[in-house]
Amino acid sequence: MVDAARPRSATIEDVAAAAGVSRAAVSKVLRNAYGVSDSMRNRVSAAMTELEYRPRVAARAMRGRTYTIGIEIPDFGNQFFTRVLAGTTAALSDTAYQVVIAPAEHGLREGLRAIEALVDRQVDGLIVVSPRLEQSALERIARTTPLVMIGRHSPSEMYDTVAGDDAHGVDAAMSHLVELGHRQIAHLTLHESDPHEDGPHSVRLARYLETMALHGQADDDLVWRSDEGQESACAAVERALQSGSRATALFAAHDELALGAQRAIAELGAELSVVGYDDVPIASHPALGLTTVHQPGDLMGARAVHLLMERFEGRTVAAHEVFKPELRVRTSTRPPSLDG
Amino acid sequence: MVDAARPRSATIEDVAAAAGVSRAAVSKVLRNAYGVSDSMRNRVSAAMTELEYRPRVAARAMRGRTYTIGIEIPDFGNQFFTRVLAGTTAALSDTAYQVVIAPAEHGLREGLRAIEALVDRQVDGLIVVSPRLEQSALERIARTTPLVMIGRHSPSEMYDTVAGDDAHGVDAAMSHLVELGHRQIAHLTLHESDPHEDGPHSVRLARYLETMALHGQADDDLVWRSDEGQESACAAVERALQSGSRATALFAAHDELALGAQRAIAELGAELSVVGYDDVPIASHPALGLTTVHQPGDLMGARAVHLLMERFEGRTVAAHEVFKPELRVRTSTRPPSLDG
DNA sequence: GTGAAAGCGCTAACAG
DNA sequence: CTGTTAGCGCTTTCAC
Repeated sequence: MVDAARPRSATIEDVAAAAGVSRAAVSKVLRNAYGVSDSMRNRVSAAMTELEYRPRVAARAMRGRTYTIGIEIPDFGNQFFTRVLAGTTAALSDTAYQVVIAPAEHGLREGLRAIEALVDRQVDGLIVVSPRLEQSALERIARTTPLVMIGRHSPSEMYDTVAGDDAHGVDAAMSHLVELGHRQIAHLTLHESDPHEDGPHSVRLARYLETMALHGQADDDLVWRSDEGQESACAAVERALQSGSRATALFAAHDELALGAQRAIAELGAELSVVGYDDVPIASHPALGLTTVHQPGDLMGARAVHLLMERFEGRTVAAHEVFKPELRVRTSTRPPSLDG
Repeated sequence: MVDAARPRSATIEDVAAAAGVSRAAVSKVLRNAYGVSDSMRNRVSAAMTELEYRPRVAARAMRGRTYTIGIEIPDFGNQFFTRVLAGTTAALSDTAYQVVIAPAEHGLREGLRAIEALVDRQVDGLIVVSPRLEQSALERIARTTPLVMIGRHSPSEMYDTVAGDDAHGVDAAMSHLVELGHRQIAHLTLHESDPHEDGPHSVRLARYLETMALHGQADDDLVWRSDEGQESACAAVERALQSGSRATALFAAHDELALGAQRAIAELGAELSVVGYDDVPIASHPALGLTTVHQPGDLMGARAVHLLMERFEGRTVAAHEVFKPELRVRTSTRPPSLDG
């Protein structure tokens, strides 16, 4: 066999010929459309299995649906996102829809690029996870493709949102630490977080600052900044600890950062209670025992799917769902040591 | 604004009209094709930005390329897979190609479904990670779409493979344990692993059995079985430990299982050295300190991309690449305790 | 160097 | 109940 040209697979035309009917007829049985006799349906179905026929999504896309939901994910290292993903695929598993993921590692530009790649491929609906994309860009996209944004707080008229109640989550985390006796509580967040914005980390930071102010402990030294990822978080916490921070506890903006903080603490043999956010699966590992705020990522992902379905059904007014988080107390939080 | 119909975005026709040229001309500047004057290129480019024109992938797909690489991932909870993914996206980041991921949680059937979904969407090339799909099914698919399989050992004439040298990796892990003084070494693997098959876990199991036979210690009691995921691994190890296993060390078929084993060990306060496989990022966390066999997932993903590119360029003979793994010794392995 | 025109596989009126 | 037909947006010969 010399230079086997890749064979083209069967088209609707081939099926029609094999079954001795018209293309339209085949298309109809394909779509379960009205007006096909049983005998015809059977002949056509037989021909389809016989020829291993699979409709070309691209050709369908030229007329209507692609039966594809696109989801943009910024970081597969963060298992909260993958839990959201699991929720969406589970919600879609018995439907005609297929999930397709566009990775968007490395920041904002990639996030937008991923979304546009999905739009170019004519997904029927879009689930967006990167929280810091410009609202105007999202709204432009939402004009052509139904979109649900996960995690961002300020609602838009143009798209749906699914978010956690971050103020509530922060309160739970902070009260827990305060009840244990901590007063000097640091907060580890991303460089970009800004209490005036509406992304989840910004909202958490804002609420943290309010709480500390209430206790008369607001202090810039207690806000530690890091890039995304455990390594950077570890380095940031090492720096803070080595420069003699008086913090006895740390509230991290999410578990990935908390895990990085735990690395630094273990390496330095320091005493510091840590609370995370999200409750990623590894957090419950007994060797880690990370106290954290549980977010039901799977439910949030599933809800996003249903919101999309409602849009397909014709809903035009924007929906905004909020999920309550829940503190999970483990071994990483203890009362402050007395020798402080 | 009542019931705003979603606006359709600009087509090549619109751009042509705006620039005062023909559709063919626009298509040519789009593809950098031969035979366009500078003045025309400029006019057209201007019109494209002006109208925010984006070519529809579906329409392109009807004639040629989609500039899309599809990758099937069975389990986002396993960070080895996501590292492979990172390698592919990085390798593709400066090209015209876009990665698109189809999730395939829950076993074989889903794996095939995901792949076919990708084929239906006319990806130009396919990277497959689920190791247990039937070879015949893969070869059927490879006849129409270039495919590279990651992790499976037995080569195929029809598609390319990228795998780790698992025999070598197992040898490194086992020698390490033996040198520490362990003799009763258990192996934790999936229920489906079968020493006569060619998936990575099967190959690891086979090599483990050979090694144990060499040391005169082959024993069915030392092969522990589990489903995918930390929870199931934890339960399996608990069961084995509670039924009084005499093992002093455990070699797990991959890190996810090893992490689950560590859970059981911590919960039971048992003494058991554990070695994993893959070296997922969390393995190096000091609280876990998991000794494991490092596989360069990112390099493997990148290599897969390049193999695909070579296929696009016309290569027809199958390639099979092997990557050397490397033991990383951490704190989860110690000499057996003397009171055994 | 540029444009006209055919056609990729499918859907959706519409006519029979 | 079934078939004919007109595109969807793009690429690609092939004339001009």
